[in-house]
This record gives sequence, structure tokens and C-alpha cells, in this order.
Amino acid sequence: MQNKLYISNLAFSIDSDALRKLLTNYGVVLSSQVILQRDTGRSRGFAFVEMSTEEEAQAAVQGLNGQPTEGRALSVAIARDRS
DNA sequence: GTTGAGCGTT
Repeated sequence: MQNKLYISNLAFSIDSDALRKLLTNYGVVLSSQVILQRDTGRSRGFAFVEMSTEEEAQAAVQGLNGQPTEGRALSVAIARDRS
């Protein structure tokens, strides 16, 4: 089961809370995390979001991938396995 | 007030 999303091409103005609001329209967001630069704490421009089910993750991909958000067209895909 | 390809850190 892969219910994690990889989102890239994020506007720097988007934070994990903004992401959560975006994905909550397509399903239950278990967690959302924008990857931040370790040194500055600012956004690195990509993020991972975990949905309740793989089905919702797919719905979010189809719903948000390529959608202009905060001035940038989001790139949404199923995340790889980090383990 | 800065940046831009990418699959993660506490």
C-alpha cells in the first residue's frame, strides 16, 4: 500500500499547512511535511503528504498534479519507499 | 525581499 505523495515544484510560499488544506479536498490527510532546508529552515520546494488510503492518494494526484498553486504548477506523484 | 532539480529530518 502506498498512500504517500511526493509533491514537487512547490512555491516557496507554500508550507505544510497550506499543503494539508490542498490535499484535504481529496481525502483524509494523515500527515503533511514540506521538506525544509536544514540550515535556513526555509522550504526546499518539495514535500511528502500521507493520505488515508492509496485510493485517496491517487485521487489527489489526478486532482492536483499540474494545478497552478501560489504561482507554480504543482507536480504530484506517488512517493517512493524510503524504508 | 535572493533560490528551482529533486524522493525526507527531527
